[in-house]
Amino acid sequence: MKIQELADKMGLTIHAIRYYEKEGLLDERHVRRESNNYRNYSGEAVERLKLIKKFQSIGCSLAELKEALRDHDANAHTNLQIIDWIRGKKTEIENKKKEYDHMLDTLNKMLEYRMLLIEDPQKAQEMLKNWHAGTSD
Amino acid sequence: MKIQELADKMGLTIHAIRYYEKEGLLDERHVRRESNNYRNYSGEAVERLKLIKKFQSIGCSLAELKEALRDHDANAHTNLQIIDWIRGKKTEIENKKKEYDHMLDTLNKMLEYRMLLIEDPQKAQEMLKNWHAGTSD
DNA sequence: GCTTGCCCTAGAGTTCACTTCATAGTTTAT
DNA sequence: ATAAACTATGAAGTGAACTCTAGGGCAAGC
Repeated sequence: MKIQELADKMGLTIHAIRYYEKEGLLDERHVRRESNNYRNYSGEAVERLKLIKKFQSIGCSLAELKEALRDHDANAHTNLQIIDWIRGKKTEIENKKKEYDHMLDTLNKMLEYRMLLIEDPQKAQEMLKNWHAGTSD
Repeated sequence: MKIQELADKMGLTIHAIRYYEKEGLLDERHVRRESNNYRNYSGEAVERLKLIKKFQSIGCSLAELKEALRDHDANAHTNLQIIDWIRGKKTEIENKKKEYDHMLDTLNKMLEYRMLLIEDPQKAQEMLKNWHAGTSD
């Protein structure tokens, strides 16, 4: 399979695929060269890219991915280690979610203030005093 | 107030403050030059940077911030327009949270599979068949 | 008057995951 | 034979929000 065909099949650009190779995410099991130097991809390449996409979908950087794939290839981890890793990843993402929750809290307070400003400007003033540093004004 | 003093007070680097100025987030109300060309910051600069931090804390890019501050300075929006803007921002952040929720779903499935692999490898195999494409192996 | 420690500018470097570009060789169709 | 369509390489560009560097000018203490 040539590069454009693989790209179409996987919904990637040929540039991205070459980039993954350059970054060491693909090796000779996935891609070899024809006599004209064109890349020729095996069926394993498709599976590899699926795996790459899955890791990306759970918030892995390519650097992490590279490590994870290396360990995957080497069968380097026990099931329990993998469970730990998954839990760590979950915590990481839950923390990012918490940041967004904090943003939402702030936005909700801003909204509350703005709504109050319509209904009861005096109470809104009081709210400002308690909270300090309004969003605007 | 000189730049380092302001930086310490605000928990920013002097580079960041100069960067904000270059990006047009600070103007002559906030910073002027002494005869030796050193920047001299007013009390308004502190308030300005607080405002900048607040906008950043609700997920605003500097570009958005610049626009928001310009409008804020010009008193360009009604309360209702601001309410709309806040609601838009909330939706934006809620959508980002949903992406993380999707990641967590995936991670939870991976975890479930890995736990089952300990308790009942056969059931785990079935799970793989239904889901297709395990995390490793 | 010398060192230390601020301050200035302009510009390059950082990170990430690509994309885009320039240049060139290969294959396929007409 | 030639043009269109594919492939290759290496390097530069993208965006965001800074950080860091180089090369210099002021300021304060001894």
